[in-house]
Amino acid sequence: MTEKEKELPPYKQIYEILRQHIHDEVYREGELLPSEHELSTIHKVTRPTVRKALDRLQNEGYIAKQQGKGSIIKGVPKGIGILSLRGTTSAVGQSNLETRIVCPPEARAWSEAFGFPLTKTEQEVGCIYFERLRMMNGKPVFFDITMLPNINLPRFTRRNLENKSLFDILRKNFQIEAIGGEQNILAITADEKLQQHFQVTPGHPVVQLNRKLETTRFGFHIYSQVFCNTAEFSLYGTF
Amino acid sequence: MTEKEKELPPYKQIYEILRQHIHDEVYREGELLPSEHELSTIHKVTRPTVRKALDRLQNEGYIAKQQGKGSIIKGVPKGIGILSLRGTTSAVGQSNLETRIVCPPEARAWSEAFGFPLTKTEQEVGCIYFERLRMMNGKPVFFDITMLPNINLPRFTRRNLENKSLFDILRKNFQIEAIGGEQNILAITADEKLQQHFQVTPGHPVVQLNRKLETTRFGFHIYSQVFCNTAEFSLYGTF
DNA sequence: AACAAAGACTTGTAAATACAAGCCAAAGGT
DNA sequence: ACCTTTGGCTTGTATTTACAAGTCTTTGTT
Repeated sequence: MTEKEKELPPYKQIYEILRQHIHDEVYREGELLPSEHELSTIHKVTRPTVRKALDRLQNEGYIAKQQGKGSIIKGVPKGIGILSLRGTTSAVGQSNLETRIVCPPEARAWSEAFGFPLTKTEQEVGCIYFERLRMMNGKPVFFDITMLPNINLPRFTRRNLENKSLFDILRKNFQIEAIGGEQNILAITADEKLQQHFQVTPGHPVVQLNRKLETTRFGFHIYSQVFCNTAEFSLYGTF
Repeated sequence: MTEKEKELPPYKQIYEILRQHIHDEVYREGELLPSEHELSTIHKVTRPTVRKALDRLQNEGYIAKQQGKGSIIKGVPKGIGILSLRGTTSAVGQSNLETRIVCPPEARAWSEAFGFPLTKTEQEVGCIYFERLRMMNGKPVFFDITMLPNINLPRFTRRNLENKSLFDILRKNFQIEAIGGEQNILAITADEKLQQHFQVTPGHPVVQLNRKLETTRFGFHIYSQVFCNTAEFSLYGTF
């Protein structure tokens, strides 16, 4: 019995479409989105459904709504930095970010994750483990290790993580979204592995983040360890 | 003619009530909120209205909803760690934190602040400058430099900053509160000054934060540069 | 005792409808 | 030419209804 891949509910589909269009500048910054009424006829849903999609876009900063006028496009939100729940991809802007898979997704056993304790269930199912190297303008900036519980994610290990946000995949294909989490930040000097990846000399300072993310799926956490070479790019964020 | 105070729409009223109750621990962490149906009969509104209020609480982290179960109370969201607007004091907990003034508040000229550009006004009035060293259990952990515009803060330079949060002073004495800001984070190796303060060897990795905070007083920004020795204590935060 | 099914809850999604409130331009009067 | 008003658009709020989907207990069967 194969896992049925769920179809996204209409309001999420509309959200994804509009989000993509803003990203691709089909709708450009400063312009107005089609009115809620128009969108509802276009996508053959009712206004409340359209509004749900728009609420989300507004919440994330893609648009600003103004009563009596319309939905003003603000563009792709930038600089939510390490606070971003969408991961480092959107944190630095996808413009010149390339991703190289250092270690492709594979199932593993685990007993803890970057200092965060695991539940019994998490330990039992094991994890999916992968390592990626992100580069800005060809220069390696992030090296990250991600671990997530190996449950109920059909074909996940075969999905292409190159230049795609893990969070986009989880959201679109599995309806899993990060809703919060905890992290700690520290400074270390690059070990041999990091020296190789970042192509730096011994003693080079690196920012290390250990994160545990809560998601919309109860009990499903995403653990990641991110190393940043902040020599040329620093981690920027607003709050 | 006095300004007519608009009444909050029902869904916002419910939001405020529930928020207050969570804050006052009428509803306690881990417990379940009354069901949407119950809340709707209690407050004499329909379920969609209640849901709007709950959506907001969920968005802000007060509750987590789970289909089929209910709305789990998560408590008052604990800021965003080192991104907390309450400053480093609450970031690590005040338990064993001592403060030593390395350089007492004094008026200075400035033309920029840790990479953040200044407005003309800010440049003209100059700044108040001070340096502090924070210690956990006697060991130096934070070294921070703070700069703020030298306007309209009577007797500020004479105030005692030892073991007191700058933010408390600003809030209580001048009704100024931080409402947001931006920062960047990077890893460096300790220079001579930091080596002395932290009592570490050359090459020791240190986290550096440059922050600009917006406040409730328009045009009044707080600039600070924080160095953290994360050898023993890492920067922890939830979001 | 162990397992399976049913039922009663919960939240999630969607439609159809109604009116309020804000913005703006066009029409009309001065 | 200027100002005011009107009407038509926009988003904001709320109700009512309906069903889907997830959780958990209770019941019934094996």
